[in-house]
Amino acid sequence: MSRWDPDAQGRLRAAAMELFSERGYDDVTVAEIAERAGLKKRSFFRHYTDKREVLFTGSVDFQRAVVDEVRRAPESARPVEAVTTALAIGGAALVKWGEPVRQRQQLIASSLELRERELIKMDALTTAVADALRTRGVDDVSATLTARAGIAAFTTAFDRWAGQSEQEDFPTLMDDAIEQLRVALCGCDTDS
Amino acid sequence: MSRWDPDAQGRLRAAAMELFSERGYDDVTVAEIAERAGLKKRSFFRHYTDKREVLFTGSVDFQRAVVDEVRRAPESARPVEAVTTALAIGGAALVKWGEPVRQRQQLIASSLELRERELIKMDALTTAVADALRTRGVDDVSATLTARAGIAAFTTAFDRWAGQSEQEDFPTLMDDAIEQLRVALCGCDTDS
DNA sequence: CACGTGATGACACTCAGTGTCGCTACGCGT
DNA sequence: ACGCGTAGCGACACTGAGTGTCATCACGTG
Repeated sequence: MSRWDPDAQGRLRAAAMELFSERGYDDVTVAEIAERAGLKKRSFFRHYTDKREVLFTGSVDFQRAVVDEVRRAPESARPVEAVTTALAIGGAALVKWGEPVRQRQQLIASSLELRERELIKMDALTTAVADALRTRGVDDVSATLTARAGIAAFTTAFDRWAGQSEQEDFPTLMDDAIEQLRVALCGCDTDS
Repeated sequence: MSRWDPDAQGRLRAAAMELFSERGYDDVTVAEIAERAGLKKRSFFRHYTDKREVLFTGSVDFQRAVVDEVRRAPESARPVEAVTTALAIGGAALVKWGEPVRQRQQLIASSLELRERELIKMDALTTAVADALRTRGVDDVSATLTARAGIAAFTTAFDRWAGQSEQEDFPTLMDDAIEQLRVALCGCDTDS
């Protein structure tokens, strides 16, 4: 196609995953990642704003998909239902990638720096979901709290999925989490 | 007392708050903070592991206080009540410091780096609270979810407090948040 | 008075991240 | 076929965070 090998971003991402898995996140330099991808350190930063970001390429699409799903929810749906199903759908799509996603999650768990980045991505997602709820007419505080509750259930479900080898259905894990959250908060599992 | 001026940590913290407020977090170097505190850059890192940490000195004590309060809760208390009151008490103590805490919160909100650090501190608090619940015999997933719900309410209440000038009672804000969370999740405000 | 100790300074170093300039195939128009 | 703009990259120099190591020097203790 062009005079350079194609898909520099993808090569950098693959090289980073390999090296991080081999020697751990902290013991790998950006120069090494770039070299394995056939590039120089300076070019790494032309494709990714920093060293952590190479592991979070999909986060923008994921957030957009979830937010779209919240908007797509029928007007009759209660806010918490809209958020829950949106996250269940998004999570199910994520989980389809299988083992690589588990590896990535394990890698993130091994590094404080990466966990910080993961947390701020989830925070951005929370804010975006809350905004989508406000668009649906939900009041400010309620939107924030519903989004936070949904993300809490999502994270719990996702951690459970990543932590076990058996392929369990993600929406089921998500429903379990929401139900347990209802029981813990209200002492009842009454739904609409 | 000693041959050096006392309370180097406190001087560094004060210097950092001053400089960050004057010019913003990103435009201040560690060397400048150290210099204003009458020290050198190398000594800054003997008191704080990194540049962000200088703004999070109290987080260890805060976490310990909240966890202690969860343990102190009567056996009759439901997990969510134990967590809620523990966070309400801890938050009320925080809020007593008044304007400096608001300034610090505003500073954190202005920097992605600082927000990342704040989020991982809250995550550590969440984990610690969940562990305290497990000690009380709460099962694994339920402990995690209850802790996450409590922290969600706490953060919402704290943000509301920090965002307005009128001194509103923190436990009241916390109760409001929990109630709205119950309504959003269960569609009812039924309590035990 | 000698001796250990603890907080600091001095120095050199690694690595993440940025600014800037120059290079060179590629596409495009004439 | 020729000139031209441009996108992607290398080279180079630089700042700033964070670390390892050694020297220093007042203090307390015996």
